[in-house]
Parts: sequence; C-alpha cells; structure tokens
Amino acid sequence: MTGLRERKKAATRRAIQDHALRLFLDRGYDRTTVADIAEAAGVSPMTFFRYFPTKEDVVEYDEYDPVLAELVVARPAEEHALAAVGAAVAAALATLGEGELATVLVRTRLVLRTPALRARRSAGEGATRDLLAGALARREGREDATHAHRVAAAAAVAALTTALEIWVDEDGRRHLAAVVDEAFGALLDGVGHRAPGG
Amino acid sequence: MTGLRERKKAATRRAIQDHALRLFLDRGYDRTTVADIAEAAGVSPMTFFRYFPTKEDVVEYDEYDPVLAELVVARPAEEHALAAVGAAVAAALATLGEGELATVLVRTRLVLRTPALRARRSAGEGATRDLLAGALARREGREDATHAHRVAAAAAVAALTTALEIWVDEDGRRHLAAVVDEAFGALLDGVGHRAPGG
DNA sequence: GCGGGAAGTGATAGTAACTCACACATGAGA
DNA sequence: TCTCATGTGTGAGTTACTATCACTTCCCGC
Repeated sequence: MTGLRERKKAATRRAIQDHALRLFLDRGYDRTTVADIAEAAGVSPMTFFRYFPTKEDVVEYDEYDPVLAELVVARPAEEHALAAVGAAVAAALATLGEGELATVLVRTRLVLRTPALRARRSAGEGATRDLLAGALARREGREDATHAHRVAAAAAVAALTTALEIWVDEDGRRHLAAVVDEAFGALLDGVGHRAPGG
Repeated sequence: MTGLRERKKAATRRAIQDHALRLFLDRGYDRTTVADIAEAAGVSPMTFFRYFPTKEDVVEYDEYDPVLAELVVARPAEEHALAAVGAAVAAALATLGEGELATVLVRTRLVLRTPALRARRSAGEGATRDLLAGALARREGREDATHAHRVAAAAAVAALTTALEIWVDEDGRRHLAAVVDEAFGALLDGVGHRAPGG
C-alpha cells in the first residue's frame, strides 16, 4: 500500500487535480486547456488522460452517496420516503466541518456555473438516484426498487440539487443544512406530511 | 414568410435532422460523424454547424414546455403543486396521437441510451424547471418563484423524467399517460403506500 | 427588370479533446 | 542483481467545433 510507486501515483493525481482546480477558478474552465493543466502539474498531456478519462472528471464531486444510502436504509420503514432522505442528508451534513463546507461551496459554485461540468454532474445524478432507490427499497425489506421508489429517489435528488443551487445563489450565507431542510420541508408540505409554514 | 430562401433553409434544416436521426438509429450516435450527416444531407460540414451549434442539438427534444407551463398556470391555486403539474402533463399528453407517441418513444429511447444526448437533455431540464417554477408562482398570483416553487418544479421534472425512463424500459407497452399518472401518484401518496405497476 | 446588398454556402486552416502504438525508464520482487 | 510489470513520453491521428474569406443566389428598392 505504501510502495514508492503508489505514493508517486497518488501525488501525481493530486497534483493534476490541484493545479486543474486552481487554473479553473483562476481563468475559467473553458479558458484552461488540458495542456495547461499538464504543464502546470509537470506531466505530459497523455498522462493527464491516464489519470482522468475526461477533462470534466478532474473536478471530483465529493462522493457521499454510499454513506447517504446507508443512512437512508437505517431510517424507519413507516417514514415517508422523502422525509427519510431528508433526515439522512441532515445527518450526513452534521459530520461536515466549517472548512469542508467552504470547500464544497467553492467547488459547487464552479460546477453549477460551468455548463460542461453541470452536464457531467447531471449525468452522475443518475447513479445517485439508482443508489437511493435501492436504499429506499431495502429500508422496507425489499430487494428491488419499485417504480415508486425510483420516483421518490429522483424527487429527493432533485430537491437536494435545488437546495445546492439556492445555497450557491445565496453565496453560502445560510448553513447548507438549513437550506436542505427547507427544500425537503417544502416538498413534504405539498404532500401533506408536515404542517405548512417555515 | 414563404420566400424561396426561407423555404430552402427550412428544407435544409429538416434534411440534416432527418438524415442525422436515421444515421443515429442505424449505426449509433458515436459511430456517426458530423461529416457523415453533412454528406448524407448534401451539405458541407460547415453548414451543419450553421444550423445546429453542436452535434447533440440536431436531436430536438420536442418542446412542449411552454404549453405545459400555461396548463399549469390554469390549474386551481389550492391544488398541490405536484398534483397541478401532474394534471397539466396529463392534459398535454391527451393531445398526442398514437403516431406522435411512437415517434416520441423512438427519440426518447435514443436520447436516454446515448450518454452524450442524455447529458445534454439533463442540462436542458434546467430551463424546464425554471419555466415550471415560474408557472407555479403565477398560478398563485405571484410574480417570482419562491424556493418552494423551485423545489416543487424540480421534483415534478424528476418525476416526469423517471416516468419517461420507465416508459422506455417497458418499451412503451403502457400508455405514457398511465406511467406519468403512476409516477405523480407515487409521489403524492408516498412510497410503499400504493401498489406499484399496473 | 435590374442592380446593390444581404444571406447562405463552401474551402481552407486551425484549436482542443481525446486515442493509439510504440519505445523507454524505473521501481518491485526474486 | 536481474527481470518484469508499470508508469510515462513521443508522435501521429480522429473528431467536434471555430474563424476568415470569397462566391453564389435570392430579395428588394428603384
């Protein structure tokens, strides 16, 4: 695990990622070529693609998905699916510190404001949806997700994404957890599972 | 309106689109180059890009959005936002004939199964969300969409998209309206509280 | 009906993301 | 130390997409 080879590889990967993010924030995503990134990181353009299949992939969207799925499975089966996901997200967010949240804000802003990255993210949401749908099924002791589970998962991801957008729009002035709570609350109000107002 | 110039332009646009769709279905999206399409349509690659900014744009996603928005505005203000959108979609679908629906199925299948097109579509959903959010606001006599409207619109689009996925998965065996109704119903009733499938 | 101007088109040349084939070097294991 | 797998660079190529310029064809005011 700690061979020189693997450490070098990890360092190279990190270097590419760090320089890429710095350049993207500095001069914009489209104004930064892969060649620029490679040169800044001290590798050849080839090597860039050995580490990341596409230019978009160099911006990693922190993957809390598996954690979130487990938290969803742990929620009581009687709870409304959207409420379960909302609670799971709240629990996941509680583990994030101020610094981490600030980093997430910067990166989320970059992704949401760059069409190419936004499209990439949308595509990735499909995986999150599937994972969540499976988690909702397992929460009820089912093996496979039903159509209802898929719809609920899709709606939950949509609520989460909208919360992130609102959070970025507000420049992170409110705590992300508050915005997420508001978003899921709004959905649940409409469905009659929560008292209106808030 | 009926100048020779404009008619030719429309014909060229149509020719490019038709040949593109045919080639995509025939040999796949990635296996078809813009040069192939241009040659089949009898124009230069340059001209292709004069008509469509990107290769992805040549696959048009029928734009029912404005119609849908108006139908949403017409729903009673007391109705739940999701129910309002669901009813509006049902009304919009009622105007489609068998043939049109079959075309939508073919095109939707192509889009959902081609990563590049799927990503493009996801990006376009942002516009639909904004339009729907505005419609939900206007339905209540408001001028601007609140956060709640945005979340509801996002959830509605997610439900609609999931319905389309399920519809394609089932190869269009059920009527799209039935699948859409099931999807919105699942969201309104709550997961696991309604028999899935039909 | 005609002549000036605009609009559509093509050829050429270029940028940038990504791929492939091959050769080299260096760290890992015997 | 020797071997070999693995990471890396070089170079050449494909494809989406852009910019410039020149040519043709249609439209419209005279």
